[in-house]
Amino acid sequence: MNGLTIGKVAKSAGLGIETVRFYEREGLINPLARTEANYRLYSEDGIIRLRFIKRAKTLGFSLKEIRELLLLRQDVDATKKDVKNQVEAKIDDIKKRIRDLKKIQKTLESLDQCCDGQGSTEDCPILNALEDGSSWITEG
Amino acid sequence: MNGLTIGKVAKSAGLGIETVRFYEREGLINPLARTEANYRLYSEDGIIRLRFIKRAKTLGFSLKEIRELLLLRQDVDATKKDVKNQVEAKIDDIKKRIRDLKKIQKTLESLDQCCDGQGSTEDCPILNALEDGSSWITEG
DNA sequence: ATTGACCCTGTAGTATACTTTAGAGTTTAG
DNA sequence: CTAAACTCTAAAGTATACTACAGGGTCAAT
Repeated sequence: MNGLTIGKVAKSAGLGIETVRFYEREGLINPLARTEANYRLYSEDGIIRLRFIKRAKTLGFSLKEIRELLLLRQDVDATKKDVKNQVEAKIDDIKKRIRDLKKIQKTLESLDQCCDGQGSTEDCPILNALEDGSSWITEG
Repeated sequence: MNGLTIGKVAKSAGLGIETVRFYEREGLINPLARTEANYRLYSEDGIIRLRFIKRAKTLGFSLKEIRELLLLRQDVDATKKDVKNQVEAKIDDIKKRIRDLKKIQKTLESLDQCCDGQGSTEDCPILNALEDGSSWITEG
């Protein structure tokens, strides 16, 4: 049997077998062939592809975005600029998420600072702020 | 009929009716009473509670965490310190998410910078980096 | 020949936070 | 009085990314 079975590629890529089959259902990877017993067969490229997916995921790309990236990778008409655009869109996306989180952090910190942490939750400034919207920093 | 129907509280809180019912299933809110026709009835407190939930959500609290916050709000034995602890845990959580996103941002930016954006995706440094793991910044 | 490790399909479950739908009863305005 | 607007329950659907399970076939070693 020449070619790698799903267990081999999964292990080499650091993924579970079920995950690889899931990625196949999601259109991210396909086996090169099947054995007579219907076993999936992959080449080394399968491992590379799976690692690609895994790395892209650690960079915050969704499976849908990774599918697009993989298409660019195969498309002879695709340009480096196309890839660069995807990466830059993701950078902007991440910058926005950081900005949003920082705003939340600031609000939480000022909420935190307005409470001395003494006594019961009656008249807790944090809870009050959540209730009545006073000292509401995030809006606006 | 004295008391507010679900449509009124939902609108006042800026939520959909289905969302309010969903929050009820999730144990975040309960109507004060039911009419003979089984309609939910709320008081002004219902609106306050729903707004509390909505604000806590904008601050990144999950429904599970909000449930805990609401319990603290009602628990006579709960202290301000308990609330403060929740807020500080969330601040730490958010700080970590920001750190993680910044790491990703840096990796993406250096990936972006290593590509001139000229020509086809053959030998695209970004795709290559995703494939072979070279110039991999995030790990470590 | 048999056991254990591996593979197959298809379906369902997990977590989060809703939204939608179906089918039915109730209230209110004209 | 009727039609619109509102409400009810229960179940299913959405999106994301898996994970687990049932019930079966296959392969390699002993």
